[in-house]
Amino acid sequence: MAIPRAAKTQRRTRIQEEKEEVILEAALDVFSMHGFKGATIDQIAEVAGMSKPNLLYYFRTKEAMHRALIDRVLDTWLDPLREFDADGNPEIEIKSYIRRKLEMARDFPRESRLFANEILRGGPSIVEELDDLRKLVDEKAEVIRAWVKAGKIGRCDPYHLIFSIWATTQHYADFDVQVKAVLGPTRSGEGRFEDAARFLEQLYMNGLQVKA
Amino acid sequence: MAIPRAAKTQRRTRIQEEKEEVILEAALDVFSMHGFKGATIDQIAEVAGMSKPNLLYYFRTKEAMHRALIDRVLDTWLDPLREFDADGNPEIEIKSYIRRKLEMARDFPRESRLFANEILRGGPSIVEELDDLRKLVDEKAEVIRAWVKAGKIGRCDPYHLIFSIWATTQHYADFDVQVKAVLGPTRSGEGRFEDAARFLEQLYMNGLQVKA
DNA sequence: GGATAATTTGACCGGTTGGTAAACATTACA
DNA sequence: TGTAATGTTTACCAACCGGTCAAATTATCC
Repeated sequence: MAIPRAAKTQRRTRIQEEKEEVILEAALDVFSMHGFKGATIDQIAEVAGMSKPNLLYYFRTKEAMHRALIDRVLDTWLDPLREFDADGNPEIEIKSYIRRKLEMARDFPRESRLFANEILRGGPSIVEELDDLRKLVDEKAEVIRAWVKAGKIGRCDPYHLIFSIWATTQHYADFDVQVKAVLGPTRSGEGRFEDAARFLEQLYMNGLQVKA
Repeated sequence: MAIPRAAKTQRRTRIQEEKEEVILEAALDVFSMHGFKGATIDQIAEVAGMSKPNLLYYFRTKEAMHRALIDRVLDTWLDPLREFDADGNPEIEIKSYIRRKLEMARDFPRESRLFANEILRGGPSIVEELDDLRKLVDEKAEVIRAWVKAGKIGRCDPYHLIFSIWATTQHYADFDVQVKAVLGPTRSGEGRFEDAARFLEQLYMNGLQVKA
């Protein structure tokens, strides 16, 4: 009979569930390291421990694999921002946003690099997602603006505040090689994330003149 | 006679001078957008307005082209940090460092992305340069530490301070697509760099409790 | 202007890469 | 247990890509 490609089946098999997981895990490894063009299906297949045609049975194209990854990752990636609470205490909210973003940089550096690679390329495959992102940021920027108006934090551009938090935290994932090279072997342990957290908290708490 | 490859000749012709410039300019365009693997010699040749074999007459390999670019760019890229003056006023030094880095992000975004791409890959072709970078940063970190000790700025980790300045400024070059998408068409003019400068200056001046 | 060196081009090559075809093996399920 | 659907493998292909070659063209200098 005609081969019902995994992607087309309505119900997903146990095997499909498992294998797709393994593949995406491997793909994340390879894509985040080498970028979309730099990654090869053979590489991903090898990391996933299966043959190339077998892999292509689950994801018909390299593009499809990448797409699936981006979709999955983008969702969890924005969770910290979603948790940003309008009714919360500005000091606590900003502090914990920084902390969560730093934890993600530490625990999910591949996801961060996958994004970075995509944005660097000009984000051809995430234009629609960028629109969602914009809406979310707009919403949170309004929250920050309200805090400013209420005198809870110093005057500042909420958008650039958010950009700066993204930049400083993701830096430890995306530029890990550079960070490690500069800090040297002795200071490159996992402790660097705590040092970073301490520094950033101080910077933002004083910088925004947060009145707790 | 045996062809004296451009790279091997002792004296460089006028044409060599010109063409190599054109090629590197084109290569910067393509490499910064697509990364090393994503870039193709044909692409670069087309942008440079010459045939592929002609281009390869000046740079024998893709690698050589990339190397030449990295070498050239890295040098100018670190200039702002080199200007960091130990005897200067901390407030002015940090402010102008931020300003210079932001100007570079605005005026040389391709150079920034070339780097970002390289670091993301794990920086295979800049390991030695990273060592120079480390020495330079060590030196400047010492300057900052002295300022802290003299009570001129608040207590802070000088390395993470430098990282954060790199991150926040280069963000506007490397993540340009995202920044523009979030700010929307109306606020994405060149004015965004001034807004960023204003925000960052405030953040760092207050955040570091600089006593001018 | 002519000899010589420098530059440019079209044709080509071998390796890689994304993806396919079809036979074969395994699993799910009646 | 039989059979249809699902999963896996081997062999393969066409396009692309980095790079070469030798011949043709142009610039340089006496």
